[in-house]
Parts: sequence; structure tokens; C-alpha cells
Amino acid sequence: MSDLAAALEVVGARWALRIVERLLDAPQRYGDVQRDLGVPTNMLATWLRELEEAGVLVRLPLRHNTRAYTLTERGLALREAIEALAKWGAAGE
Amino acid sequence: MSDLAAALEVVGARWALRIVERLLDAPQRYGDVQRDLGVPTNMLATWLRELEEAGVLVRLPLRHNTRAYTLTERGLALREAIEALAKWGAAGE
DNA sequence: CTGCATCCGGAATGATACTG
DNA sequence: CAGTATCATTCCGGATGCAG
Repeated sequence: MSDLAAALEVVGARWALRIVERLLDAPQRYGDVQRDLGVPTNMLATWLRELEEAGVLVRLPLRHNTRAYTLTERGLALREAIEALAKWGAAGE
Repeated sequence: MSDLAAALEVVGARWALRIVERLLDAPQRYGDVQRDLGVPTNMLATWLRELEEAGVLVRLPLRHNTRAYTLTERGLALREAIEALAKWGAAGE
């Protein structure tokens, strides 16, 4: 399998890159991501789990039954790809 | 909509980026892409059309009822994003 | 023989109600 | 707040057919 295909296996689904982008600058809670992104709650739960298993992010417990989703080094390494894609999208207007 | 979401609207489907990657270095014919990529024939037809409408590639008629699919400037501008993603995928082994 | 279109089952995604 | 359960919808992929 090509390197590109390997990457898309992990972050190629509809919401994966958008979730990661949302976490690039700071950890976020579940509800923050859901509201800001407009992602269906079951899809968010599904992909947060997938991305955690892929080592892209980790779930840090806060107080009061809340968690902070934080990118790992591997997740932060997606910044270049995300910014390149966003730049391409911006040029398409 | 964010720039990233705009980009993913065009190249976020399962095969879009792989097709573009295959065309980065040289134009390819339909059958070449299909065999090398292992993409189902109906999906290839669908996404070649979508990508053509999005201005990412053009279809140049060759002789003998074949066509050469060639990236436009806009399509070639995806190289940075594709290489960044491939690099990330390669680092994940 | 290459480049598709169509049909159809299964997988992915989405809306929404409900729970710890 | 942070999810799960359920069901509808939409997308994807393999088989097949057919035209240039």
C-alpha cells in the first residue's frame, strides 16, 4: 500500500482531518468540537475513538466528568498536511 | 465553511487524492489508473468526472477511443498536500 | 479491447432520542 | 457533559453489460 493510502486509512474519513484541525492549537472538549464543527455526535464519538487508537490523540480526564482531547506528536505532525489542504481550498474560491 | 472543509468537498472522497497522486508526474489513461490503483471502475468514472468539473484535471482525447487524463494547474497545486500526507503516512509504519 | 453506465447489496454517515 | 442505541439515508464497490 502506498504511503498516501496508509495516511488516508487513518485520516481519510469525512470528519477525521476536521477534528484534528480543531485540536491543532489547543485541546478541546467533546462538546466544543461538536458544536464548532457541526459533526453528528455519534460520528464524533466514533472518530475520536479511531484517532485515539491510531495514536493521533489522547483523552485526558478533567474534573466533573469531562475530558480534554489532545493531539499527540503524531497528531501534531498532521499540521503540514492540513495547512496545505486548507491553503488549496482557500485558493479555490 | 472553513478552507479545509472546502478542500475536502472536492478531494475528500475515498479515491480523489489517490487519483490525483497517480497523475502528478504524467498524464495517464483510464485503464492505467484503474489497474495501478485498484480502484473500482465505476468509482473511477465518477471521480474523474467530479474532478474534471472541479477543474482539477482535463480529459485530452487520444487516438483509438482513449483519453489522457491530465492535471490542471489547480490539480498540480495539490502536490504539496499530497506529499505532506504521504510523508505522514510513511512515518506511521 | 478500452471506457464507461447500471443494478444492487453492504458499508459508511447522519438525525435523533436516550443514558450514566 | 459525554457519550450510546436505533433507525433512515447516502455512499461505495463488485458484477455485469454495452458502445465506440
